[in-house]
Order: sequence, then structure tokens, then C-alpha cells
Amino acid sequence: MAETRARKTASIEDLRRRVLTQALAPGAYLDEVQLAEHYAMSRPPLREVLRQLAGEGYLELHEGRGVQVAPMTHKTLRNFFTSAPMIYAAISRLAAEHASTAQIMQLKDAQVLFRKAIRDCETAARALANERFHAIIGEMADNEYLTPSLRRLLIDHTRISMTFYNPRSTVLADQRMQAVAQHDGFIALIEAGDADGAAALAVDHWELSRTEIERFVAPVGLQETLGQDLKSRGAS
Amino acid sequence: MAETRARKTASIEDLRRRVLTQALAPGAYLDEVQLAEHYAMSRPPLREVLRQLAGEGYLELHEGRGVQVAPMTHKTLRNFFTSAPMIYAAISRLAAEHASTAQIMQLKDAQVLFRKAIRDCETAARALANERFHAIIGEMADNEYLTPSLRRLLIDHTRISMTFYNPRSTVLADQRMQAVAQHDGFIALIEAGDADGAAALAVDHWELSRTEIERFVAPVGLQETLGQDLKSRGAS
DNA sequence: CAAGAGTTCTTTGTAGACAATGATAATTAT
DNA sequence: ATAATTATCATTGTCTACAAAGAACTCTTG
Repeated sequence: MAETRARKTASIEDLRRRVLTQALAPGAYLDEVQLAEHYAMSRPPLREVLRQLAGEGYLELHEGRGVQVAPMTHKTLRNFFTSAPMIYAAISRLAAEHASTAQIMQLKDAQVLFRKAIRDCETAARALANERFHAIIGEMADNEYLTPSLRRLLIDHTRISMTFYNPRSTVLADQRMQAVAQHDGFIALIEAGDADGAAALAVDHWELSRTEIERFVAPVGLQETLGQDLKSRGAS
Repeated sequence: MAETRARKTASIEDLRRRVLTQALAPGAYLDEVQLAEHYAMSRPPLREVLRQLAGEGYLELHEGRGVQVAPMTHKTLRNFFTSAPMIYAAISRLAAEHASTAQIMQLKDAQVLFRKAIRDCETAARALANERFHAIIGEMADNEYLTPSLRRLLIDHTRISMTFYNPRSTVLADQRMQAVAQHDGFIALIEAGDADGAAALAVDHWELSRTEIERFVAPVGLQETLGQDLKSRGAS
């Protein structure tokens, strides 16, 4: 078994992806033996992987009762809204101050993929590309004290966006174009080293995302009276 | 082996303590077999423990090259100064908003231990009690997105304070009393639910700590001319 | 004498088997 | 019939032994 090491990192990345795209639903319990089989490894190293992912916030360990995909409740959503703008703004500011040219290249590459995913209406790819874009900004910030919080926020931001993202909705099409434009803005501001600008844009970008989420969480009520056909509205 | 579970959690707490008090020096490499022996467990569960602690920021894993106590460089110190006030203020604010009475009791208990450690000039106990005090405030905030950053900050804050803390210095005695008073202030403000007050006090508390650290990192230069006795100044 | 390659040895990583705990279902007693 | 208790089962947690990768040392060669 020469490539077990590769398998281990692969399993970590795959599990991250599955959690982010909700292929593994929040709150779902995982089976160690099943996962170990799936990734063609034995349980001890898999357990290490699970611990690590728990540390990163993807999973939750319950002593003697198994591993759970990090659940999302109304409380987590509230906390998310409270913390996100502050962290995003701080990270963006630091990124503009510290970004290397190599990292800016990475960011541009990520933006290409983001654009592509939106054009092709690939929900999961879009969510992952967006996560990657912001994760790179996090790397640029290069601050070991703030990145843990950013990581944690991105996990749930990505998962939340997966729950309600509807590539067919024309209302959201405009917002998607705005998001793409804002990403371009990030690249320009970071390249220019404009810390204040990047921080301000982070707040705008967050506001855009927040409206999207709010529109889904608290949608406008149905207008029909009892007895009418409700099918065509699709409020779910 | 009925109590292996207890041993596992005990090993986690002990390792945390040893890192925080610098009984394990920053950057030091650990030996798995030695640690496993020390905690009377086999290597696989110990490796899980190490992964978890790495996730929490106490350790760093190096693929195939062993485990290292999280190092502290000039860069980490700079990042620390950048991030700490924001996170501390935010956490304190949320703590004042959400603290339960049970948690306030815990905080008061922690403060008793903090006072005691300072009175008895026990450096490690003081550092750990201070860490615990602020960790409880973190629990009060009850925000899974911000606590990871707070945790990370407290690790290095505790370690930094251990490096230069000198219970004999009379200059620092006054600062210690101020710190105790500020902790009392936290308790009062949190109990009163004064979020703005708690956030403001967090900034003050941070400033106090920062001056202490700065005085150590950039001390005033020695005044003696060459050839004079330098022993009595203790500039290390 | 210095530099590089080969070999040995220490240390990390993994596998498979075993033990123990928590969950589930069945049986018994009220 | 329902509730409690016990027994069985599935699943988590751990241990010992083995394999492989990295580090250090030695031996050889320029």
C-alpha cells in the first residue's frame, strides 16, 4: 500500500466536498466501517481523518455515539448572521494588505471557474467555486487567528447557499451577476492593495448574500385564497 | 481497560495544559511512543488526540515528519496584535447578551482562582486561571463561528504571558491588580447584560495586556556604559 | 579531506483482530 | 396490554503487530 497517504488526503477533501454540497446532510450520522470501505482504508486512519474534520467544524464527534455532520439550527443561522460581516471585512482588509502575486493568480483562476459554474447553472460547482474563492482570500490574509473563524463561516455559508440556490429563478439571475462583478472587484482591490476598499466591498458582498438568504428564509406569503391552484408558485 | 476513555480526555487536557504553560516549548517535536507510554495508551488513540489538538491550534502535524508544538514567530505575534482586540470585544459583547446564570457562577469561581494564583505568585496557575476566565466568556458568547478564533488567540496569549511574566517585578504588580479589577468589571457588566460596556472593557483589558507585552518585547535600553556591572538590571 | 551514495535504524503510518459500550428488540411480570 | 428488564446485536474504541518512509550514519570515491 504505497499510496495510502494520498488516499488519506483524498478522503479528507472528498468528505469536505460532500459536507459542503450537502451530499452529506447536516445532522446525518456517519458509519465508520462504511466510510473506511469506501475510501479503501482501515478504520484507525479514517478515525484520524474524522477527528481532524471535526476540528475544522465539518463534523461533530459524540463520545461513543458516532460522528455527525455538523448540524445547522436556527441558532447557528443567527450566529452566522452576527459574525459573518465582521470576519469577512477583516479578512478582506488583511488580504489586500498581504496578498502575493502568486495568490492573486490563484484568485483569478478561481474566478474563472466561478463564472463558468454560474454560466452552466451547476449548483454544486458554483457553491464550491465560491467557497474556494473566499478561502483563497483567507489564505491571503495569512492570519492564523482569524482563518479558523473564516473557515467555519464558509462551511455554513456554502451549505446554506446550497439549500436554496435555484439556478432557474430569474429573480436571482441578477444577483448572481452582481456577485460575479463583486468578485472581480475583490481581485482589483486586492491587486491594488486597497485595504479600505476591500473591507467595504466585503460588507456589500455580504449584504447581497444576506438578502438572498433572507428572501429564502422569510419568503413573501402566498397570495391565493383557499381552493385556488397553488402549484405554479413553487414556494418551497 | 475500562477507563481508557477517561485517560483519553485526561491526556487531551494535560497536553493542552503543558502547551499553554510552555512545559512543552513552542516548536518542540513530540514523540508518539513516549507520549503513548506516558498516558498509558496505545498509539492509534493517541494519534487521534494529536490530530484533535492540531485542529484546535495547539499542535502542528507534519506529514511523515512528526508532530510539533505550535511555533510562535514574529509574524504570529504581529497577527496576534492585529486580531485580538476585535475578537475579544466581539466575544465580550455577545457574552453580555447571552450569559446564563450558571455560567456567571463559573466565571466567579474562575475569578477566585485567578485572585488566589496572583496572591500566591504562582505563574503557571495564574496563566491557566486567566485562560479559563476568558474561555468561559467565550462559552457565554455561544457563537461557534467566533470561538475558534478566540481559542486560538487564548493559546498564544497564555503562552506569551508565560514567557515574560515575572511575579517579583514590582512594576507589574500594579498591572496585575488592574487586571483583577477588570475581571471583576467583566463579571459585573456581563451580569448586568451591558453589552457595550463589556466590549469597551475588553478593549481596555487588551490594552493593559498589550502594554505588558510591548514592555517585554521592546524593553527600554540599558543605560550603563561598557565595563559596568549589568547583573542587577535583569534585561533577559 | 570533503562530498555523495548506500545502508541501517529510528519513527511514522496502517492493518486486522479483539474488547467494551450503547442501542435495540424480545420476553416477562405486573 | 403496557412497561420494565434482560439479552442480543451492531458499532465504537483500542491493542498488537507489521510495513514503509524518513533520518542518520558509514563507507566509498573524487
